Amino acid sequence: MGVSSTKAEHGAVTRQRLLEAAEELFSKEGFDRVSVRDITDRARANVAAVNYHFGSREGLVEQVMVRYIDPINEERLLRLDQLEKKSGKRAVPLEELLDAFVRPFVSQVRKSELSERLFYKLMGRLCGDQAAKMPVGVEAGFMKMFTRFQRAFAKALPELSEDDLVWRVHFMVGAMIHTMAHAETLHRFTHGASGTPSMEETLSRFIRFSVAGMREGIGRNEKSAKGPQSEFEF
Amino acid sequence: MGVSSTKAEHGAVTRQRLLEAAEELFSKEGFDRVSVRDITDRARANVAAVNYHFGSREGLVEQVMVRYIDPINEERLLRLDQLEKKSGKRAVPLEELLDAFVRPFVSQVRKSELSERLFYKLMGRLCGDQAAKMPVGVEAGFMKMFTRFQRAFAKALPELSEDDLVWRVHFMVGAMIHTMAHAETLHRFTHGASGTPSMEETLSRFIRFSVAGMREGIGRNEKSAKGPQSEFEF
DNA sequence: GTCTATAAAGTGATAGAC
DNA sequence: GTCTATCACTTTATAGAC
Repeated sequence: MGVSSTKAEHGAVTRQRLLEAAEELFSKEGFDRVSVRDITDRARANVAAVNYHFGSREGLVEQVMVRYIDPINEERLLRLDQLEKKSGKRAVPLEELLDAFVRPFVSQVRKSELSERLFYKLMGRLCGDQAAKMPVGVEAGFMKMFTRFQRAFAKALPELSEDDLVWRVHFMVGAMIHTMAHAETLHRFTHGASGTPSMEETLSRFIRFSVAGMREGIGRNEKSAKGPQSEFEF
Repeated sequence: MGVSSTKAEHGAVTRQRLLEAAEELFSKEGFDRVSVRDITDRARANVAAVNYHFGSREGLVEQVMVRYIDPINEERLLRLDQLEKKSGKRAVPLEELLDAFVRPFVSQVRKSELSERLFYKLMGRLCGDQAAKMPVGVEAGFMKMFTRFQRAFAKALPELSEDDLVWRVHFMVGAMIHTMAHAETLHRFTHGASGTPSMEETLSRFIRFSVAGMREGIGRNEKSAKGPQSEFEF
């Protein structure tokens, strides 16, 4: 193996280019509206390349999922470990839990060749419309991560019943996914009023919103903070 | 036109059955994974029926969207009109605005032959992954409705800057869409801890969560309501 | 590892008989 | 309004040469 690349090395390059082309097209169009030919064309590879490197179209889709979701879920657990260690027997504050839950997306954006915008859109699609048909390994990892966070949330919000907590986490996750998947729709619908904030700003906004939502009714009477909600039945 | 149905009458029946078959398949599989043949098979109609009644596959998709989204947006505006009339010059309370924004989904569920579960899933798909490719008329209606609600939200939350408000509305919408589209995922991931609440209960939970999130930082210091969030930088 | 050629099935759409 | 037959394409996948 001299200066010129071997077949094996070139194969790895092709594989990589296929993954990147797939990510870009999937994030723009969705997983279903992209054909194998669309991908191989963009990757400047042969039509047969996807089947050679990933077995099938589905194999490629699974690789795209595994590539980011698994590391993200691992980083989430790692961050949770550190927070729990730091807090000792006390509950980890909700703000910190949410930060550990969301920040790994920001960490992983750098691993990708995609622009920030497309990467988050892809993540939104992965967690959103694809939730049902994930590879079994990924779904299991998701489940494990989710169970541990659920326990940490329960500890941080001991006043909540189990079903209240579960629903509030669900709302929070929805806000997160929608924010990633549709940030540009927001821009269009509001004629630019959302500005072009850094991810750090958006993260901070999201966490403040979610903390308030999840803590609703706990501690003191925030509900009477504002105005006339007199005869309304909730 | 005697006892037996005319061709025109039967045509309307077929058209209706096609719509219902399409709705069911779209809500279960998503808009892209369903073929014209899937739809005509389920509707027990001929392959050519979709093209005859709707011009094309795309025409059918647009009809499915228009059928519910337009009435929902109109009911939203109607409810907003009534609330503003009732409140006079004062701002409509945030709780009531959110109720007007979300309840029309519940009103329209009865118009459909779908189960509640599938109907909300379809609505989630419509508002979520399809936001980009709506018929122009529907998108325009959406825009108009959205602009008016945005103004009402701004009046109810005068303390917020425009970009803060826009982002908080975005989070709220995400929570709403996710709740509709993925209620069953919630059930699976939490081993049933979400229970099987009525839509009314879920609505109430959602509104309490969103009101708290949107009012965060307004009025009084809810932020110090609970526990140690000492050295955390937000 | 890459390529061409080709298979086998599926896609949306339409002309024309009834 | 419905139906059959068929068109023109596209889809994923693979065998076999290089």
